[in-house]
Amino acid sequence: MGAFFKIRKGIVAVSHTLEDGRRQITALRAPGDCVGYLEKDGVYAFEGEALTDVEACAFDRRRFDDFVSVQPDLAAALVEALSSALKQSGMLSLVLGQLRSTERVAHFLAEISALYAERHVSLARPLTLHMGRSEIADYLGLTIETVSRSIGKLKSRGIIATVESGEVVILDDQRLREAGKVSR
Amino acid sequence: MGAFFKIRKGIVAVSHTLEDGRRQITALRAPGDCVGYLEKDGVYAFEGEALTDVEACAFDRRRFDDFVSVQPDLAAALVEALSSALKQSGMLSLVLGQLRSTERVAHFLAEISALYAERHVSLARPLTLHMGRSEIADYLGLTIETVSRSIGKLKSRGIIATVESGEVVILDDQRLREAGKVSR
DNA sequence: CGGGCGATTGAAAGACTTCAATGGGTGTGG
DNA sequence: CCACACCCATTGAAGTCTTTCAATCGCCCG
Repeated sequence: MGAFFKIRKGIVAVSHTLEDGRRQITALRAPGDCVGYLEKDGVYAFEGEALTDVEACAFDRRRFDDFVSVQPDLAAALVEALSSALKQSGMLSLVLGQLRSTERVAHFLAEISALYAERHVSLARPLTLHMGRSEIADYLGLTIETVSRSIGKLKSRGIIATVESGEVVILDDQRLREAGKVSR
Repeated sequence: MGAFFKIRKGIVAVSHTLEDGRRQITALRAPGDCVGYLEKDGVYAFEGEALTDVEACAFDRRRFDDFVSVQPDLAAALVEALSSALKQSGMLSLVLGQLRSTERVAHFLAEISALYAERHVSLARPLTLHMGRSEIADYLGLTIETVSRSIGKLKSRGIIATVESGEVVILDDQRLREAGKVSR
């Protein structure tokens, strides 16, 4: 309570669950990102789930805030991190509100591929998602069946392939990003 | 360019549009909020549209950042504003990803009612939305027809009513929030 | 080899969208 | 002052997409 974490290794899914059990993963956090920063009266606004083994630094919220106030650089970094998270969150809204199922899955694969490459989670292909169909579904606002069928469509279009271990191989990054409506 | 705005009066819709014309409104901003803060290389990450007449203060981005670095209080306020926006954005993802059409519309009405009351936009009822069906649709990831039908359902359930001018009367706030899955 | 879990696939149902037509309100011009 | 055009919202019907329900497959583990 009153603590937040900076991830050093691993992937964390930030989510929110309704009383009836429906869950939305609102963000994926990778090494360098912070989780648990948004709270109110000691109650976290969202839940966090480790998708892989995670190594993180824990900070005491109060002390950190005090420290920030005398460290302008740190404050700037915090603003930068929050701005970036806000941009990503807006993009997720765009995906959830406007894209069709296969577009969402394509977007997701392109996004996670870029994220992992950027944060050195695993530069190897095939790409290990670290998420089951259930997590992907909860992230994209779809059911596991629809996610499965969308992956099938991308495979049949020759854009991706899967290996027996469940990992994904991106065969055509260009077309994957097009299919996922990824701007640039 | 390089400027951002703090809203003094009016409502602004922050949005993002795909090449094929699909648009998602990712946030609604009211007096006290800032818009145009998220940019990259002088290019704004999102678009802004005034839903009403708007009065705002413009800040030069560079000078503001410099000023922030010597004003810890201002930095803290900025962090607070961004945190709040991030929470709201996560909630929108939840709405878009998990709620059905009528739930989304109910959520929207409850949210906008609370927002306007809180920011003194208009304390009067009936509630003036300041948004046409088209904007509501783009905010909720629905079509104008579905929005219209959902409003009809809420009316037939006796939760809301509309007056000829198009304004909305919330007859049962309790049930509206339940229908919109609004936590508290 | 049997059980269990996650992923895939099929078929039917449901929700939302699309296309089309109608109605109400406003503003302009005759 | 009324007719008409226009815009927005509503309503109906058909179509598309996604979900739901069910069954199957493959893999790992005991």
